[in-house]
Amino acid sequence: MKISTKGRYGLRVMLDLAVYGENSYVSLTEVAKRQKVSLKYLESIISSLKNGGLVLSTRGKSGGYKLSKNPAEYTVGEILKAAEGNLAPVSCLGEGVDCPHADKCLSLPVWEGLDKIIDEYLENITLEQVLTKKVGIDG
Amino acid sequence: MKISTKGRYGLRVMLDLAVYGENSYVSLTEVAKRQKVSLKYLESIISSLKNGGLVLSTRGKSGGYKLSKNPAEYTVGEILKAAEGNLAPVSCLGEGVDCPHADKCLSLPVWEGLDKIIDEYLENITLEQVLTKKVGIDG
DNA sequence: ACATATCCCTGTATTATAATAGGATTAAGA
DNA sequence: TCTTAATCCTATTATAATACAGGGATATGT
Repeated sequence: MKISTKGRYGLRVMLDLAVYGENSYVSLTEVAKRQKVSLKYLESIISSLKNGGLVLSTRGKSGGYKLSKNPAEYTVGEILKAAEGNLAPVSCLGEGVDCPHADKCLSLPVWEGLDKIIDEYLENITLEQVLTKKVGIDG
Repeated sequence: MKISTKGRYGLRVMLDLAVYGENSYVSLTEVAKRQKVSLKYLESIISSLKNGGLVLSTRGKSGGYKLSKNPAEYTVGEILKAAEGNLAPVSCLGEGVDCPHADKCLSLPVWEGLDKIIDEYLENITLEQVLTKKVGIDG
C-alpha cells in the first residue's frame, strides 16, 4: 500500500512550482536540483502532469513550467491521479475493468469502501492547504 | 497505491478458513485449490498469519490451519497488517523511521492523515462483516 | 511404522517500479 | 542565428514484488 514515487514526486513538483513559479516559468533543471531528483526522471513525471492539463509550459530561453491555475483550485487527489494514473487499492477497481468474479468476491466491498474513503480524503485537500501547512491530522 | 497480493491472499485465506474450518483444521492444499493459488505461495503468506497469532495449526494427518478466534473478533486491518507487514502509504511513516527532513516536508501531513483514515477504516471492519457481506460502501 | 501436512530454507523466472542516460526534434527569446 | 529548454524516444541498470518449485525436517493421527 505505497504511493509510488511518481505520485510523491509529482506532488513535490507541483509544490515547487507553486512556490517558485508564481509569475514566471520555472525550468525543470532548477526543480530537479532543488528536489534532488534527476532531470530525466522528473521529465517523465511532469509529462503526465502536462498531459492532464495541470501545468503549462513554454520552450526556449526562460521557458519552463508553471501551474495552470491557483494552488487553491487543485486537489491533492487530482495531482496524484494525474501522476500515478490510478489510485485504486486493487486493480479490479480500475477504469473499464469488469471482473467476472465480482459478484461472489467477498473482499470487493472492502476495497470499494477503501477506495472511496481514500478518494474523499485526497479530494478534500487543496494544494494551497498543503503549501500553507493547513493539513490537519484530525478532522 | 495497491494492496499487495500478500494482503489480498491473506484476507482470502482467512475468509476460507472462516467458511471451511469452523470445527476442524483445514489443510493448505485444500485452500490452495479453492483459491487457485499455488500451495507454495500460500505457505509463505500463511506463515506471517501464523507468526501474528491469527491462525492456529497442527501438523500431521488431518492437520492444517484454523482461526484462533471468532471472525467477529478480527479486524480487516489486523489481517492486512499481519500479511503485508505495514500499511503506511509512504515508507517514512513506518515503525522506527525518523526522517531528518520531516520538519520541513510539506507532504508529510498529507500522508499522515491518509494513513490515519485508512487505518480507521480497516480497523472498523470485522472479518465477520466481510463474510456476511455487511460491508457498506456508505457510512 | 506410515502417510500426511506443517515448517522452513533456498532457488528461480517473470514482471513492475525506480532512477538514470543519451540523443534527436522543436519552439522561443535575445 | 544562437542558445536555451521543452518534447519525445529508446535503452540500461538496480531493486522489489509476484508466483512458483524442490527438498528436508518435524510433528501427528491411524
